[in-house]
Amino acid sequence: MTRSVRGEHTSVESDEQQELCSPASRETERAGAGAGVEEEEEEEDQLHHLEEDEEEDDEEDEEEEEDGENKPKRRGPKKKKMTKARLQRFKVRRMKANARERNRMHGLNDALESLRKVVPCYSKTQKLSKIETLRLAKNYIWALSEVLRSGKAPDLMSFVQALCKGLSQPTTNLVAGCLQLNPRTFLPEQTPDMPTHLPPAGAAAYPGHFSYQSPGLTAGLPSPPYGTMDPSHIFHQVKGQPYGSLEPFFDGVLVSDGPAFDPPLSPPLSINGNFSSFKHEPVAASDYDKSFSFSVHYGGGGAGGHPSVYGSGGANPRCGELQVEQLMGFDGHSHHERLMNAQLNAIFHDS
DNA sequence: TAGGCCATCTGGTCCT
DNA sequence: AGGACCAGATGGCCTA
Repeated sequence: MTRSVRGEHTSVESDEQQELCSPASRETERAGAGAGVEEEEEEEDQLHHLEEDEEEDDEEDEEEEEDGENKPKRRGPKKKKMTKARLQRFKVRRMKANARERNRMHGLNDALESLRKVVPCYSKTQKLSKIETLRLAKNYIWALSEVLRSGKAPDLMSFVQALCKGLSQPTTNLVAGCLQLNPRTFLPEQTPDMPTHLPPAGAAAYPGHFSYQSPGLTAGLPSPPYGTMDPSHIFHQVKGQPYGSLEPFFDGVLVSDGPAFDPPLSPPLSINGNFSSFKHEPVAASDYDKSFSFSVHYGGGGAGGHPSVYGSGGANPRCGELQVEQLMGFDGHSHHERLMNAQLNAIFHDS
């Protein structure tokens, strides 16, 4: 599910946690994931104080143990008494572990955020959830590798279908939004007896259709709301905005009205430079005739796109071709990626 | 209000 | 022993 970005999360600890954790650490928690330097310093101070206390208590501890030697030894595993010192040590250990765990999770979230930026349909305001980011990334990798494997450029619908496999409705809508497509047109019809993620019998209508099924889904994993296309969840486009050059190809595909859509920043998945997403520059009617090909690219790349050399998409003139150089070409990609990009181009231009 | 998502804490396990 | 990793529990926030 896509979620709009909200304020930093706050947390309230359980009674036990409150008992164990210092006020300073609780303050840090209130600051949430974006805890600033001040809070971290406070926590460090707190840890320092606790460690000092610990040293003092160690002496106490030794005294207690000496006292214990005068008593008769008990059998069985020696159960250490939770002395004040041990309690303090425990607290310090836990606080350190908590801090490490927080950092670890922040690192994980940072990595996830990086992933969000390189999968299609990145938006700062309409963030994909973690699970949806991973699903979309998996689909994206699969779709791109399928392009490599087959050596053919897939048609738009197949590509989008592959991207949206197993995704929730909101995410599907988001992807559709990036493409300015109506999700109903590229997702299989839902039938009562068939899992919504499985393509219907007629799904092969698109030439070059990706015969993709999510491993997780084929394994029978629960995925209740994903991939269904309730008309009420259709992607909505900003009222009054032009469709760009998609319009002549996708009559009835594009959605005409709806609440405002918050456009993704980068890399939005768009089709061909002619209708670079969310620029909504009017395209002359004559331009529509120049190209029947589609390409997917990141808006950040800025390139205007050009007609594909791979023809018009065969039997289905509405389903154009994806241009590989624009699948991958957006600012910020590494040298390695550019190299790969060039290799992809070589493959496609040789074929 | 229920459900989804998230951050955090926590204890267990494994590894160095 | 200490750190990394993991999964369960908990509670807050947000949206339909």
